[in-house]
Amino acid sequence: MPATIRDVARESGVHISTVSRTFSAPHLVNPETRTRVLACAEQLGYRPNRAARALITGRTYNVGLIVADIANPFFPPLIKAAESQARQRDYHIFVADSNEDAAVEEDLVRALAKQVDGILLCSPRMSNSLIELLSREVPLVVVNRAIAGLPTVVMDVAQGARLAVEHLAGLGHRSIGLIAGPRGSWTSKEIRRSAATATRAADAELTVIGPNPPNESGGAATAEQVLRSGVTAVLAYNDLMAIGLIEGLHALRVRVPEDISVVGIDDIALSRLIHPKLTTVATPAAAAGRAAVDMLLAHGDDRRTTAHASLRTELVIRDSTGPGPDPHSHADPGYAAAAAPDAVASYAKE
Amino acid sequence: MPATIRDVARESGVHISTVSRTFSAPHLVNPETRTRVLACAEQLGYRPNRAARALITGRTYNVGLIVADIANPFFPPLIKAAESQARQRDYHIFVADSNEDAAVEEDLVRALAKQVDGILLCSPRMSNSLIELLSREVPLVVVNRAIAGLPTVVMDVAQGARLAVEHLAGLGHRSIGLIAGPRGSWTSKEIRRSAATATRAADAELTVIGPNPPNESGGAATAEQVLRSGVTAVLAYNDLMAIGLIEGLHALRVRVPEDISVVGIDDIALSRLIHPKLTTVATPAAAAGRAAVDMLLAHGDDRRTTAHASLRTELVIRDSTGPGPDPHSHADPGYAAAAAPDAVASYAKE
DNA sequence: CTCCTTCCTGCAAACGTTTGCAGCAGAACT
DNA sequence: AGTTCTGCTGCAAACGTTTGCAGGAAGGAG
Repeated sequence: MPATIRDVARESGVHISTVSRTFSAPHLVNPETRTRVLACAEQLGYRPNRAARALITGRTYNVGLIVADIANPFFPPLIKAAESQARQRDYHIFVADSNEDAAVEEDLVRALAKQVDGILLCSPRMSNSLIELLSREVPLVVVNRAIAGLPTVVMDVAQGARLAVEHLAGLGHRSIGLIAGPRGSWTSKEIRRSAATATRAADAELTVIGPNPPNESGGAATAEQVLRSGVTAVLAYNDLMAIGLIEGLHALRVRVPEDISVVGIDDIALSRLIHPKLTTVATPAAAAGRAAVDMLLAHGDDRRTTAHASLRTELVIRDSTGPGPDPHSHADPGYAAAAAPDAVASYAKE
Repeated sequence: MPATIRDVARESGVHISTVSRTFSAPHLVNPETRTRVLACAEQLGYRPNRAARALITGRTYNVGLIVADIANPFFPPLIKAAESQARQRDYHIFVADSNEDAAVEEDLVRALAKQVDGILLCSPRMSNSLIELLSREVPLVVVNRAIAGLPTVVMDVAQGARLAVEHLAGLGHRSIGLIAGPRGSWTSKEIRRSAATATRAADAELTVIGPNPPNESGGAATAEQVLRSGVTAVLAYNDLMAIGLIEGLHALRVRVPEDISVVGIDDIALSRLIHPKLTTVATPAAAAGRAAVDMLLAHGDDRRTTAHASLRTELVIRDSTGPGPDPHSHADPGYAAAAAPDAVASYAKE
């Protein structure tokens, strides 16, 4: 029923190969012929059959995008940006959701492998070795994890975590809690590592709680533990958990930031809307989505190009952090002044 | 490089057609042969090339999903559910975002048409006639709009709006505002229609404000207008706008719900997290996603099956609605009692 | 006038499947 | 013993493109 290349060829009186070239290699066909063919194609509503094209060229013009959880507000901006970037280049994006499950993730890669030109693996929960194995079956770009041999896009979350800890230490906090993320998460490890060094450097103590599911209830579930641990400030793996924690603390009659300060990571839209407005490390999700698509589509032919992008993160200071408990406070007045809503301390790497 | 059907055939000593049948029509091949072929396939890591299959069968095992805005928290649960439902049947989902733009939407449908077995059109901004036109090129299931000749999934938002208005009227509000959604939205019209009747029935007055962009800033932008209009309660097109409005009112030193009551629609996760917790009409987004996929994949062969699903909505009463301003209040004590957090009034259609 | 280029177009083989048709063996029936 | 039937398998044509190769026309150089 739909017009094929043969219909166009017949209509415009040329061979199908000429029609084909009109679309895939226009410079090889006489301008006159070209316009005639294009006119016929337009009139017949012809669109090249991508399956047929994929069959012979091996390029599908499709990209897979696997995320841990679509419903996690961190991902939609990333997906949106990736989709838009891909569409500009006439690519389409398969979106799939692993439900935070490494096994599902692996299945998804395998299922998608044959019908895409590459896969964007966002916040993977798999092991590095498995990712490397899979990358031999299909081009992979990994987002939110650093792996040596593969193209990767990461947020410089270590720097963000350091800024957050310094901010808290500057406010006089000496006992800081870290709500860890899910087990397989590179980002979680990275935050932990960086927070540990930063805490030590600030002469403070770090208590790690977790791993936890990276959502609101995962955060809420740690409230009691946080309280018992005696920390006066907390850095959470992401905003959702930070918000859950605030809710949980609230239910225990603990005030934020008066009794405990809370910092999140991601700066999802939500963090500006809750009360108190969340102090958080902003991660450029949309930029990451674009960068990942660019990276995947860049090395057109040359395999094994391993680019690495590290995206700047910023500390956005809002209302969920306040002075520490120390009677003769160490709080740096400069910091306290900077704690006005939406003040920004930023850092750029490379 | 990847194993083809020929490799499997050679390895297992049968003809390629037998291998093909092992996968697409197992009952036609001898159990013994079948297991042998499957073993070889497994060992070689063979996966049928979907492009080749699509080329000859015409079925791609792909589905398109077009939403107005991925970043709108209403959609992710819908996308997630649809993706999961589709994957169970070995389908993959292309996700695309129209940016609330009817023209982009049309382009997307056309671009996707040839490489999917059908498209889920969620909250379309196009005209009905254009949708009907496009449905002749590719099977369409429309979500959040009622169109006679096409399979559709709608939320019974009219009922939800009625419940919301009745709730407000019961609290003594006599002048109610409606923050309308975007221009092309069927849902917005539906809400308006239903709210108008319900308001009239309750002897109250309805002031419509809009159309507006269906996001937080769209809601915030109406704050002054709401204030000037003198209404004491507002029903917003969706939660995002309701939340934006609350923010906007807050900035104008207007308290919610003491001065003005606000009701949203959708019950996104966020609405439980802001302060005051939002009274809202819950719409079953995930169920809609599943239903739409089922509907698309159901009529395997028979074209022109036009199923219609109308999904139940519920009024979730939380903290953003309170008694109206009337000195000798008409507030029904029964209603006031029902206004405890998370009390639910529900309604089922068919 | 011949030869060599350059530019364009046609030819036909591929890409990896599916599927109608035909063939063959063995079983079952007459 | 002959016939029909059933269950399985092979054969080959198709699906709609792309692309290396060859050939023809036109034009310039010798």
